[in-house]
Amino acid sequence: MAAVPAAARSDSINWPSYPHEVLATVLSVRAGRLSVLLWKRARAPYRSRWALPGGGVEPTERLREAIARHLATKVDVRELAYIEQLATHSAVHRDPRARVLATAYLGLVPSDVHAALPSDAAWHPVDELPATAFDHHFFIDAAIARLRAKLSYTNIGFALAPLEFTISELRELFSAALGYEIDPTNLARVLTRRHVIAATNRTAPSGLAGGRPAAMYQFVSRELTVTDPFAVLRPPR
Amino acid sequence: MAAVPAAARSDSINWPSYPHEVLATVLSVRAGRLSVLLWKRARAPYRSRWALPGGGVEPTERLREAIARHLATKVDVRELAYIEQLATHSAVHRDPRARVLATAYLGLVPSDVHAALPSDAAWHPVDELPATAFDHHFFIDAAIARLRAKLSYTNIGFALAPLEFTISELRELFSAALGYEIDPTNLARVLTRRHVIAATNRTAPSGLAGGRPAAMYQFVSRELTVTDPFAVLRPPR
DNA sequence: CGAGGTTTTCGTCTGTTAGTCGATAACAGT
DNA sequence: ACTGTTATCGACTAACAGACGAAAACCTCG
Repeated sequence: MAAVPAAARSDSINWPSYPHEVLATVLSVRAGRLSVLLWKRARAPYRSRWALPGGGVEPTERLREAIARHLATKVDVRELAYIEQLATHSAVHRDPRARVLATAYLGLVPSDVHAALPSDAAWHPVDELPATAFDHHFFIDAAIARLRAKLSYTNIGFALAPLEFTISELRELFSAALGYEIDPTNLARVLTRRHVIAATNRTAPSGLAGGRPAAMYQFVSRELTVTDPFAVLRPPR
Repeated sequence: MAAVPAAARSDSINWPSYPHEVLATVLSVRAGRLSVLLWKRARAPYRSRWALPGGGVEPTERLREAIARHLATKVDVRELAYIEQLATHSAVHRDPRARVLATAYLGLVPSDVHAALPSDAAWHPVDELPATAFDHHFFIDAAIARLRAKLSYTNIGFALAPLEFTISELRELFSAALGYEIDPTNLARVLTRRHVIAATNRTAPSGLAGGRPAAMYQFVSRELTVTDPFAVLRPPR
């Protein structure tokens, strides 16, 4: 990385500086339940409490690069299907040791990715969260809320689902993520009409107890796209 | 503010520190056009370019307090009807002098608030923006996008409109903010059904050229509320 | 190979929401 | 009163979503 010339650097910015940390709220549906990836702290403060993975920011890396680095080393998750910045918290005593600003990211892992986790990391269902360290539960709440909202008006489901899936599997994923049951018929119809998912011409291997084999679907795009909201506020077509 | 005991502070956080600045993207409809409040830089770098108001963060204040302080001093806007955090940028050379992290906020000012501005600040219509300093135009783009999205599925319009208004006035505000024309009949009907706005029993003074006097409306709530998105993904009622 | 069980998918009905547009209401001025 | 003007209402149409029963496509077992 090219260093900034010292002449330019030594100029006129005399604002206070703060250590800055990045945190990752990684969500995924594990065993049919929406879960968050937590890491057990080995040292004080909050020793042996569960915390979001993360850490400091090196002088030459951006926040997003920093969170990718921490996720790759501390916790073995390299295959995030989606990541976006969530929020930056600045409460003065959020870390009892010193003032640290924290920027959290929301990451999503497909339900069929089962990377090996280190022994001090584990998935925790969000409806049975243990006590967490620092202010991390605020980030977790915000991440869940944002995921649920975006499931409704974007195609963000692609980051929770395998590349190919049946409507039943998708229904389970959505129900787990949203926290309530939804109807598989309507789910397929609505997401198809919105061009969010499309049927492949393949069919799932027939299940254990027989039954009609399910058609396989895939997400049309794996980039985040937003469906038009309500119509009054939509430009004429 | 109670100081952290030195013993606790001198511990184990050896991450790099960075100056942190807060920036405000204040939007409002001025003279029928969506505009952003900019401040003309007096010093290098980007001397005499337009920039978002903002500045450093004091050791005992949170980011939101810092941006409020900067807005109150640098630029005379104390009556933001709404403010929310937008994003944190971290490009290494976004400031040529040194690495500075920046957290931007989105602020909204009602169209009937006409606070006096200092001579080095001005409203700029967003469709005729001048060249801006640093990476500020990224924040402006993000602010506009977020406002437009939230106009569709929240009641955030309360922060752009006067306390009481006619449907025509509201239609002009929405059209200016969204960038396209909308139908006043539908606007009234949809926002009323969603319980976002409600008619008062007052009526506007009749206009210059005659015509039926318009009914006055107000926003039901001036706290941000989100309307339910699409129905498949909505819990049963 | 056919009957019964299981799972998925299709089709239809109904209610809600939104876009369009013409008709009507309520004013000012002449 | 008549006209011009602005605002509001009402009716029609289209699109979308929730519900649910019927049909399709597979299995296993007798």
